[in-house]
Amino acid sequence: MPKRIDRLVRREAILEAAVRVFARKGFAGSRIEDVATEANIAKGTVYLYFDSREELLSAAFEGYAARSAAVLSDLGAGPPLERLTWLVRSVVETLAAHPDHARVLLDVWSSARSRTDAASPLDMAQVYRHYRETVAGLLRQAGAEGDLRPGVDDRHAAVIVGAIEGCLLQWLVDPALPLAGLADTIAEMCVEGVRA
Amino acid sequence: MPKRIDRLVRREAILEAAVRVFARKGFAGSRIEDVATEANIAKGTVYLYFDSREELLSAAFEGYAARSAAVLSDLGAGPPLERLTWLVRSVVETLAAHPDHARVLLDVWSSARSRTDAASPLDMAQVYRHYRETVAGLLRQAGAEGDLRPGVDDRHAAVIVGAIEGCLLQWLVDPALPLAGLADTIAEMCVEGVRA
DNA sequence: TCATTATGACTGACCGGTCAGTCATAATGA
DNA sequence: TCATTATGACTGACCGGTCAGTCATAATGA
Repeated sequence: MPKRIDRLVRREAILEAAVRVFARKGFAGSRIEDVATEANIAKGTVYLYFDSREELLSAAFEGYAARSAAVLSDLGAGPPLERLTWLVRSVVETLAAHPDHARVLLDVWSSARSRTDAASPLDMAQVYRHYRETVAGLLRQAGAEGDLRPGVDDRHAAVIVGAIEGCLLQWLVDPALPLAGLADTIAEMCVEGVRA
Repeated sequence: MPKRIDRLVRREAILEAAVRVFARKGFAGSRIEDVATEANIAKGTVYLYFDSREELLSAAFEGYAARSAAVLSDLGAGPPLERLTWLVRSVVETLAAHPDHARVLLDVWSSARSRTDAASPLDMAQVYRHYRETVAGLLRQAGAEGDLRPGVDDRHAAVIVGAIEGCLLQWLVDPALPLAGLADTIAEMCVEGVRA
């Protein structure tokens, strides 16, 4: 069924155009017309593939959430603290490799608030909860093997996730700060901060 | 001159109302009318004290920036790593103590992008640069006293600032995560992550 | 003292521009 | 031919910002 595939391909092209526009002007400053122009189509065509402007943002977020989940589920084997190092580096490098998607996070963060419908798919809280649980799991394993200093608990998982997201934030606000160059330092500090 | 004082008091009252409204609905979702209602005045009155909707956001940011700068300049004495601990805790506790102001940061972060006039006072990049320089200064002092493990450099300052801001971000996105309860853990991880 | 006049803070109706979403029509291609 | 897809002119709700007019209070002066 070439029709259906074609439709998905086109939808994806529009979505990517939207992400570029949102990254450049922010969601609040982006017009449907801008997205259409970026995708070389007419404004009305956008509505053949997406119901509303909001849905474009949701779809962009879903793409990000899917990639996040993929990174988290791809932990490999080895000692827990090595896997933690790998996890932190992968997340940072993935963010740095997709700057436009990362920029859209700025809008997703704020949109959580104004959202009224509870069933919103823009659930950043859920994404971070998943991050923290994954890191906490690794920490518990490391603790069981005696690799951690005493007193390390689940709160440290929040701080590790925070170190990543906080560097992302600084980079988004000030592109002069090179996020990719921080990957090793973040991983190192997170691990040394809990190691026995 | 009671007139002038009265004017400033009233301006401040409107600004605080604006911060509450922005925190609740986000800047993009806040109407001037909402701010006026929150302040128990008419819409037109808002314009007697602020030139535009944007200026309300700028003024809110300036208040935040001023408080930030105050915290950073109040480092006290003692061993550098102790001062670092104190700095991290102060920043986190200050953020946690002013949740409405913190929430407005969500909008300030995104507004950096859509901003066209370069002379914008919403310079979050500048604020973070100041944070990083202050932390880097403490790290250099600690290094000179031999308190750091080898290889610690200015990038570690970015990660420390990141740990704070990243926890703030998780809290803003998911109020179930208690920021105040993380203050000690953040401070501890940041210091243990660089200590010799 | 108290009527008259001046002030300026405040109000809210109004205007003009913007933009999300619609729909009649055209183009496409099977 | 005719079903599917694309177009872009159009609509109307919305909202930032304005401004003519009001009114409480202060100043004046008889």
